[in-house]
This record gives sequence, C-alpha cells and structure tokens, in this order.
Amino acid sequence: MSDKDETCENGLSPDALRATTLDAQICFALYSASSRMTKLYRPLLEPLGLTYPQYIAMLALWEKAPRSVGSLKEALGLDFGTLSPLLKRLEAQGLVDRRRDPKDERRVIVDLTEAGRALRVSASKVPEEIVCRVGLPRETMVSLREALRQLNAALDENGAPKA
Amino acid sequence: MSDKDETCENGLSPDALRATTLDAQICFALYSASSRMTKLYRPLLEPLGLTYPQYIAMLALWEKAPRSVGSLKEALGLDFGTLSPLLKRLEAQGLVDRRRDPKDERRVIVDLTEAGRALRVSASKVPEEIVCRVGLPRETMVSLREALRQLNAALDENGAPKA
DNA sequence: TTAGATTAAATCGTACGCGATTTAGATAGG
DNA sequence: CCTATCTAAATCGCGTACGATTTAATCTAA
Repeated sequence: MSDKDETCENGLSPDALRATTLDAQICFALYSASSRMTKLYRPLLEPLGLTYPQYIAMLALWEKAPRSVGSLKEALGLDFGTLSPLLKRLEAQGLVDRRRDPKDERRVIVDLTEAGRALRVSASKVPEEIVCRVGLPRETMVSLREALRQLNAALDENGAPKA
Repeated sequence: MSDKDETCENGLSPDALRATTLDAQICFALYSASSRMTKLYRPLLEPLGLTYPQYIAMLALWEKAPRSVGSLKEALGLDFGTLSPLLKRLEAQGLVDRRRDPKDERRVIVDLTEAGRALRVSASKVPEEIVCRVGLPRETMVSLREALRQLNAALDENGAPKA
C-alpha cells in the first residue's frame, strides 16, 4: 500500500471533506455518462447485430487476431464469466471461431471468420457518427480523454488492480 | 434534430476523421473507468449489504423521501425494468417500503424505513474512503467532474434524451 | 359517460458483469 | 514418475440493464 493510505485513516482535511460530495458527483456522472454513451451506440450497432460489449470485443479482435480469451480479458477488463458466453454468441453469429491452443490445451484461441473481418467495413462508420451525435467541440473531447486517462492510470496504481 | 446533424451526413473534416480514434478511446475509457469505480465501491458497500446501483438509489432516497418510483427513474437514469426489482430487494432487506399513492393509484411511493435512515450513518464513511483510494489530486478530480458535466449536458441536448 | 389515449409501474426475455466454484491441462518438487 | 500446485477457461448464481409487452389507473374528448 502506498503512503497515500496513511492520510486516509485519521482526520480528514477540509479539502477531503469537501471532496466527499465531489466524489459522489464524479462517480455518478461517470456511471451515468457511461451508460448513456452505450445507449447512444445501441441504434448504430443494432444493424450490425452487435451489442456494445460485443462491439468492443470485435474492436480488440480487429486490432489483433487470433488471440486467446485471456488476452481479450486483459485488453477489455472483462471477466471470463462475461467473455465466455459473449464469445459464444459471436461464434453463433459466425463472426469468430474458437479452438483450443494445441501448444497449451488450457487456452482457447479466438479468431475472426471471413464474416467477422467483413463486418469491420460497416463498423468503421460508427465512431464518426458517435462523435457527431455527441456534438462536443474537439478540445472538450480531448480534455475529457485526458481526465479519464489520469483516472484510469490512478485506478491501475491504486485500488483497482488490473481488471 | 439539431443543425449539427447536417454536418454529419456529408464529408468529414480532417478533425472529424482524427476524432474517430479519439471517440473509441473516450468511450472505452469511460466504460472501463466506470466499471472499475464500481469495483472500487464493492468492498466498501458489501458490509452495508448494498450493491452500487442500490447505493445510488439509497443516496437519492436520503436526499429526498418519500418519492415515487418515477422520480427515482428520472434522478438515476434507470429504467422501471431495472428499478422495480432493485427496489423490491431493498424492501426485502427492510431498508425501504413501497405503497401505492392514494392520490393516484398508478404511482408507487417509496419511503425509507427506520433501518434505511439508520444506514446513512455507516454509508457516510464511504465517499471519503473512495476519494482516498483513487488517490488523485483535487484539481484532477475537479477537471474530471467538469469534463463529465459537459459530456452529460451534451448527451442531454443531443443523442441521449433523458434516460 | 364512455371509448380511446396516455401514463406509471411491473413483468418478461436477453445480455452483460462478476465472485465463487469447477474442470481440465500444465508445471514443479520430491 | 506422481502428487501437489497452479493456471485458463467454463459454469453457476445473483444482480443489474433495457427494450417490449402487459396491466391498471387516469385523463380526454365526443
């Protein structure tokens, strides 16, 4: 545990006390913004037959395939308990296939099918449409990204190890 | 549809094209940060017998009770389909009670029980502990809140109406 | 007033999301 | 070897999440 933990136990500074509400605001704003962004994706992803988690799994696979389920778990921060059925659905849709790694039979290797690779073309129109629908100026987007990057980095280091 | 929609249909500016990756980064960072924050709350809320969505429902009730299910729906941005069973679980735990509004029998009024009000005391320690565990300096938290506020405002106005 | 529309909430079906357990394959130490 | 441990993934149970449908109550206009 870092030295920051020490200042937690005892008396809160006025700043920390004021931060109490701040925290609630941030956490709820985060929770709210995240689920609303997911809702914004829904109508764009539905024609592709994908949910948002399935979409980010496909993004990871378009980036690099074949790859193991564990590698997707690390990349997406999702549990095996979430990924296993999700990948099974993608397989049922004919977008990926799954097979045991002959080198290590514990591993499962996920790869894109021809249909999975083909889907990338229609999916490529999604992000620009999202940026457009959000309608925020570029500087705002950049500073949001920066703030989120710092938060995720802090979560890496402190409380929330890995995924 | 606002006038911003027009600029979407036709040619993308270089900025918009560059924003494509930015969007993916922001959406995933948002998604990731939100679920990791929820994980950060989990060990603190477990002793209280609450999940994170149950916790924000209690926060809303500590703020104002009694109130209708619809009022919670608006405040939390959650669906009736999510809230109904969630509130039923809070009722089963003896933290709230639910009854029909005599003035309008369609409405259901949720109110805190004595146990529900009492829980506020132990819950009050949670936010400061979260701020501590995240370990970000106050200015970073403030700019994050500001960026999220702008995003949520944009989602109110554009794509994501209400909840 | 009464049929039709609107509204509040519940219910249903499907898909996450994750902790805990299980299964099966790899690895290490004796 | 052979057992103990570790690891990758699947499975299970419970609790969100939400679109779609249903139910019941209110409102509205002819």
